[in-house]
Amino acid sequence: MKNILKILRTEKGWSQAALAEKLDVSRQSINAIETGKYDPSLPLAFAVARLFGRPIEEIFDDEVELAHAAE
Amino acid sequence: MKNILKILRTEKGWSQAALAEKLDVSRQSINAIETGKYDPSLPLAFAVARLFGRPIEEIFDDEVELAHAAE
DNA sequence: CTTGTCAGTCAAGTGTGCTTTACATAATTT
DNA sequence: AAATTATGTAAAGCACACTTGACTGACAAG
Repeated sequence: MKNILKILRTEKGWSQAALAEKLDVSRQSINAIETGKYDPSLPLAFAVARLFGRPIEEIFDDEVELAHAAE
Repeated sequence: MKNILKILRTEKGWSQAALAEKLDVSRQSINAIETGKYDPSLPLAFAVARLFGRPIEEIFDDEVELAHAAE
């Protein structure tokens, strides 16, 4: 799942560590989410949305990857 | 996390099994989410929101339980 | 009374979200 | 050169999201 977390974070001038602290998770979790290693849990997605004042759907993008559908 | 999945589902006249099939998960997963045993993953929450045509925030409620804050 | 459907639950197993600790690299800064 | 800050990554472990299979009780319909 894609997301614009890195953009929102750097707009605020926050480091990954600073954002992690605000969200009460580890810095590695923020890094993993930004680099697409895994998706956040629903409660963490809510916390992110609340922090940035935007709906979840604006921050995370669930568009299905049409893997090899274009053949 | 609270949710109105059961309400939305029964409005449509669907059984848990029917909803599970539409969402491509097991019936037990739907039951566990409705009965509050655990929260769905973010991708599943997106699928639910898409299916019912509502934003995630309208279906799932992240309000913090103020456990013993009322003392 | 039997059959079927629905909702709830349990057990055991797999995969992943998140943790802590640790190391590496690059860009400052002193 | 040394120290600091930010990012990326890795391994080991715990908790939870989700699975299959099975069982129960409530309710309807034959």
